[in-house]
Amino acid sequence: MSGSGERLYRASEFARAAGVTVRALHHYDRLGLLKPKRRTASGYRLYGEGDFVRLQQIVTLKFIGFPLKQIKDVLDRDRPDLRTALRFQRIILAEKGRRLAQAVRAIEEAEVLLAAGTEPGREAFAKIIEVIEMQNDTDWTKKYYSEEAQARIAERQKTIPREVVEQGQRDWMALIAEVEAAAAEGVEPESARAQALAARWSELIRGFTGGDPEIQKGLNKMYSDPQWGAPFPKPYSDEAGAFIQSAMAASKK
Amino acid sequence: MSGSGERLYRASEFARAAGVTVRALHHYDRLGLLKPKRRTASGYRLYGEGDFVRLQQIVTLKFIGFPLKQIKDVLDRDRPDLRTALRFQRIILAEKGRRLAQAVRAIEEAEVLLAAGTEPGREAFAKIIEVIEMQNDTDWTKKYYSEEAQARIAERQKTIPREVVEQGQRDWMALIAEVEAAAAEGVEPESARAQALAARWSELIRGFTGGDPEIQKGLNKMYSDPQWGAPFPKPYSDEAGAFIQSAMAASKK
DNA sequence: CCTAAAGCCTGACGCTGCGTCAGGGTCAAG
DNA sequence: CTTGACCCTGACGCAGCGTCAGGCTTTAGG
Repeated sequence: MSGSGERLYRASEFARAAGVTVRALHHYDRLGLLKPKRRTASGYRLYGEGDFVRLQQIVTLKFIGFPLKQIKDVLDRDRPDLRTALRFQRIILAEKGRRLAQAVRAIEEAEVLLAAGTEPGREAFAKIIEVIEMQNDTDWTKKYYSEEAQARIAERQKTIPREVVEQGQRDWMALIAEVEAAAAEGVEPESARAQALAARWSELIRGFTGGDPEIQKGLNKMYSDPQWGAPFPKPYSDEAGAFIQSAMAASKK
Repeated sequence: MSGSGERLYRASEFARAAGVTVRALHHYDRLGLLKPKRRTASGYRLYGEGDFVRLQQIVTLKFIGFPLKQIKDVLDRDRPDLRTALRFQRIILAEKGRRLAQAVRAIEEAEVLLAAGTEPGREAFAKIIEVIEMQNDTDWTKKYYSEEAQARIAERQKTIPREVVEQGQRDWMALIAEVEAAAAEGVEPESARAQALAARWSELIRGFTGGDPEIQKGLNKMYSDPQWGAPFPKPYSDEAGAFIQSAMAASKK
């Protein structure tokens, strides 16, 4: 008997089988994202079946748009956090998609204009661009916040140290996860558990607004606007949103 | 009288007004994409109204996804080529959008699976990814080409020197532009002009397939499949496609 | 007029995910 | 023993700026 049993693949075989390049394998290796099972005495990389599975996962997550660093995290550390990560990613992609669609529409607009005026004169060109520019103008914040409040928000963002922001995001992620769970389980909005969640929720919001009432007002406007979702993507499901809203409403009564 | 008249802006003013950063201005300056109208004796950049217009154009084209290099070209050299460039860009963006939508659907699939099995066990995780993988599997070429033909195509692509490929693309762009024009003008497919275009068209196709009949067959299958557009984005409008098809049909009679 | 705070300048490195040489071992076949 | 065909490790390149660093200039205030 040979003792080992499992078949090993060399770099190029392995790469072809998985649909990536050898260079990519090197790259993943150096990043510690995917290290070959063995190496020959002369340094040749030898990959096994397990490596293949992992590479598939990497490719898949990459397809979904995860950066390699995060793929490494998800695969190595907090696999259970996959759920949150997925939702997060989906929302980001959806947002990208919206902008992309906008760009396409803008181009179409421009094409129509160009088709109308047969030749794109130097001035016509400028006008076309202006038109695109108008529709592009993403002035959504203006819809919700007064100029002042906007300035304050921007300023506030600058004064917050980066680490705090990141910690805050992690807090949000954690809380959202719990809220999602509660919503899914059908917890009563009046229950103590829901009330606790609502309290933490508004606590975090206060943390974000810094207690500025103007900003609070803007946020509330956004929340009550049925057009929700346009300004910035919400990192939680509709169900969770509805749940936390009714919970907070219940707390006011 | 002061003599000059036009108001000049300093870097930060100008940047804020246009919604870009000062660093971006530096960048554009070094690329020769946008040079300030004047400089003070001490080297400060001073931008004028004209610069503002140009910057708007740059920002707009960037929004549409043009790389800076191409923006420079379009703005400096072949503005009339804007039409072609726009269509090209729209198609690329649309393709991106499709892939993005695919990714989002994949994520949703995965989320459903995760919701079903409450906890993402280490094996469940793998399965989820597999599912995503399956739907991702973009095996469109297999739909149209036999294995052999695929191999030949791949091989052929390797044997073609880069410059030839680029020249070929330029040929295509030029021809497509003419076809678009002819289609828009309502040129008769039987006319000499249409026939000339059809001849050049099939000439280019032969150049691509290298005369390999198997590949030709695959192409034809693709052309006749109503699902057109899935394999790779076509860089011309439906009208142009219809036009060239009827022209080629007319030539066979 | 003097000074401190703001602004501006020019490098130059960093980030993402590899592509693409360059220079040099290794391995199986003839 | 000699080819090729593969493999390895650097190291630079690309796109579009972000982000210091180090050092002038301009400006508002006293």
